[in-house]
Amino acid sequence: MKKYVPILARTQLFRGVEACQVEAMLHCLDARLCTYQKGEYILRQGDTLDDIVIMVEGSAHIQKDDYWGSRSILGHLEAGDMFGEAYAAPESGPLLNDVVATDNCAAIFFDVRRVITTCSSACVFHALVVQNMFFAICEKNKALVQKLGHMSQRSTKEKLLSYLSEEAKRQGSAAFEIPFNRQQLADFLSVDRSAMSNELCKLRDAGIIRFARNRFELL
Amino acid sequence: MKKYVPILARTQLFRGVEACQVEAMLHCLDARLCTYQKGEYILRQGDTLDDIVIMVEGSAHIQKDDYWGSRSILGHLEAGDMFGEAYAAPESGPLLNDVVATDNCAAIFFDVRRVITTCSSACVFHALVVQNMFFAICEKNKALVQKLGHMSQRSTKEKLLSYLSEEAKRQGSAAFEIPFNRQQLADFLSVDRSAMSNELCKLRDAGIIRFARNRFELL
DNA sequence: ATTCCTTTGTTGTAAAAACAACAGATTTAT
DNA sequence: ATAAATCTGTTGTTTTTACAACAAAGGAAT
Repeated sequence: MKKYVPILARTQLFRGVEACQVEAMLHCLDARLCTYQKGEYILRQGDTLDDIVIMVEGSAHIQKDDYWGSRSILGHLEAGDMFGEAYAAPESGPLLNDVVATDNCAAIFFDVRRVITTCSSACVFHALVVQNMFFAICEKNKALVQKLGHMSQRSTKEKLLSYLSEEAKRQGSAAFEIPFNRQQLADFLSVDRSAMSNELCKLRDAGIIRFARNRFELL
Repeated sequence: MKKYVPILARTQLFRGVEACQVEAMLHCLDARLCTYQKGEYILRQGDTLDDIVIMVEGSAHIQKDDYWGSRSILGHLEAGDMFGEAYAAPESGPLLNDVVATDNCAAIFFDVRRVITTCSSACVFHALVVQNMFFAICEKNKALVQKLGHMSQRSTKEKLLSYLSEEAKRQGSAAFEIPFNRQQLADFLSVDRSAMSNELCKLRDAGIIRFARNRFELL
């Protein structure tokens, strides 16, 4: 666990907390390290969650499969990202999605009650962590609204452009990589893969985008 | 403003705070009452917001219009509902949506910094309000994920059933009212109104639902 | 290097949704 | 009460998407 302290110290949750302080807080927050093989389920729809999870290695998808086997991908997590904040409230009910490892990966679980309840004395930085968590949820909220913005586009082409241009903006460059292959991107945008692939090529032929594999560029 | 104190006391933000205490906190939170005519903009996309807004009368839609005039409705607010929590974080950027009065309505604005910063002495309940706000954002987060669940359905019929069954569950009854007319429901689900109307009638003819105006029943 | 498996692009067909136009019902305004 | 405006359902047409099947390209494993 110790080796992940530098990564934790750079996360949103521990912003402003020195690495040595993070290490000191681990016990106080009941931190537990878990590792997963690619494809393994980290969390399952319907589970109840009393922890906040921070990915410290590898990556994962937040997704849901319906009865007919069609999948929808809600989001993507990589090292440094947090999951489960929204279930911090008591009686927040079971998870609405699965979290599945897309690589071999490692995650640290923190007891949510210990995170949001400032402890008696030791952790001087605890109040800061509570505030960071608060702001993290605000940001996730905005990210969800943006995803809804993509999903509310009426055509596949518009969905693609909406997503790709936001991603370019987010990554601060017209050339960027996305954490999805074609099928995953289709599941993320809730469209058909082949139709989407078709639209991507039309956009390329129209000189609007360039791409190779999961690397895209807006022109 | 005083007349809305009982309503405020029943909101999520002031849960656990007595009405008389709420009244005492109004000044401390820099509460301001604003009223709007039906159709008026309460907030505009691109605005920066340093307040948390609680609707105390009437109702409003959170929505966005694109350049081609097509509208997408993100959500609905009525008396007691809160808006703007997600912009509580500093540097959270401009609003992504408009908020538009769908009735004559009244809203109270609270200075967000005063809400999330517990003040020196007077307000013994302030810490409770901070926690309530935290949980409110968690809940909104879950609501957004559920909306994404509806939007990620591939067909209009599935979107309708996903939304209607969640609404039935949320309202705790197979018979319930929705805060949208047909055009608004279509804008909420990002589908075409006439096609949706058609699907609704097919569902009715198949004996799956009943409806009249904005009153629905699942069979 | 060869084989196997995965990913991506391409095409044709079937199904669904968007669009447009309109009639009847209901509500609102005068 | 009447007229005007809005809302809802219905239909036919056009456009788009989903689906299915397959070939080509790229990577991984042996």
